Amino acid sequence: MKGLSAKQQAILDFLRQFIRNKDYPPSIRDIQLGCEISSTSVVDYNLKALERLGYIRRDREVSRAIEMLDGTGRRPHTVPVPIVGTIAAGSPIPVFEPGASYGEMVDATEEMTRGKENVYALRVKGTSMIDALVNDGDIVIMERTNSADDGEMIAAWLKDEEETTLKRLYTDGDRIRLQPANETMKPIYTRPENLEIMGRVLTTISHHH
Amino acid sequence: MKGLSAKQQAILDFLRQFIRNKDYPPSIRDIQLGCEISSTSVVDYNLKALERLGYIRRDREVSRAIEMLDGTGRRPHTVPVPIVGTIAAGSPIPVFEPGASYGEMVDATEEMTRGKENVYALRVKGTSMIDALVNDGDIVIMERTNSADDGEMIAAWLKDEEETTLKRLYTDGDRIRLQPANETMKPIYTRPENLEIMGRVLTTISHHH
DNA sequence: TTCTATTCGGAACGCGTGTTCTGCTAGGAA
DNA sequence: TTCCTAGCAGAACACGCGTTCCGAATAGAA
Repeated sequence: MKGLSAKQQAILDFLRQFIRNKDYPPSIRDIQLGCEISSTSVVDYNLKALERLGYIRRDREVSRAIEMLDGTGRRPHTVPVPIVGTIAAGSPIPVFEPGASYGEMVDATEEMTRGKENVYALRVKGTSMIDALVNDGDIVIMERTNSADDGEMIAAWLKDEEETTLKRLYTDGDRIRLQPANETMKPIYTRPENLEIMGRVLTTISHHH
Repeated sequence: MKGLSAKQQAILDFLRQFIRNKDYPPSIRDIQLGCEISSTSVVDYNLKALERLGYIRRDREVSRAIEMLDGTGRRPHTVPVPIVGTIAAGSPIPVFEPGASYGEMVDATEEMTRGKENVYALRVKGTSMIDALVNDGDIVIMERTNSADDGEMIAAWLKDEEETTLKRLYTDGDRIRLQPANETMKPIYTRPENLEIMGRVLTTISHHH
């Protein structure tokens, strides 16, 4: 962090704050005013120094294209994920139609969706999913799929039982084992024909109010 | 969604995509090229129409200042949260120093931090926090505080037991009740002097790999 | 001292960019 | 037909903005 003059440190702080407030980078003259610098050339001089030291990156083709490299100014990419409905023990899982428009949305980082397509979210209703370590009001971020590999956490509809559940999927011979995330709880065994996979669980989020 | 010409729809789509890719809005001539429009005045004409119809907002003082109002182009604000360490049953909770710099970071939306200051994150180690519906590898987003209201989920250090735990806090007369999030599990009772509050739990995140 | 590198001031240059002006074309209403 | 409006094309204008050039300080080394 050292090796920077007071002016260069002030420019970095101003950049951070400006981008956070306005969602776009400042112009050179914005920096000049904001940091009370006497000339645009001084700003340019110090920006070049900051760029050489690796603190920022600039795109000479486009105005206001200053990018901060230490992460504090950069906004990570987020994806709005539609909440297609609620998931509860006794009711089927709402089906996500990729084209349709849904009212409620959750903002998720790409870390949470892992860059997947066909991502949707469900709101957990009741405490019946507690063996998946998910409680009433939590949000489950899902990827729509009809199949899953062994060990993956899925949302499943058990036809005979008319039950919805969140479990890890394992094939035990010619039977299916659904294993709770809470390993102190017992698994469910069932026939493959009784299982309908509604999606893969990517992330769960609990807000504690 | 209707009432828009094909050109206006194309401009909206292009805006969405451009902002998503480059993190800043396009210039009028970028739109002209991207939508294969013959003149800048046509772009301006349709942008004015879109602005009148309420689809976008523009800042006439600043170049490239086009803001989409339907949310799909706007990036929700996210905050980088430092992961200050791990939380496990037998070891104390790492103390978050607001000024210090930490290596690992998690990106959280403002919905997850609720705009709070002094926010940090802990990585859950082991399965000892499972009664808080949190499992090995999960991330807990915390607000640093020394006190908490009844019913709030806190991270606590029990001095006598030398135990770390995540529980809801309740005062029962002159004793403290620590209630698991999983209501089928039993609470802990202890003296106030035995309890050190290390922070308030804002959100928990589970990534299922 | 003298030389050299760093930092800064002021001004101008040139391109990017939003805006405006003029005119054209197509289509519908009177 | 005539008139009006929506939409478009091309050009020019004015200003924002990054850049550059010329010098003047200032400080440290030789």
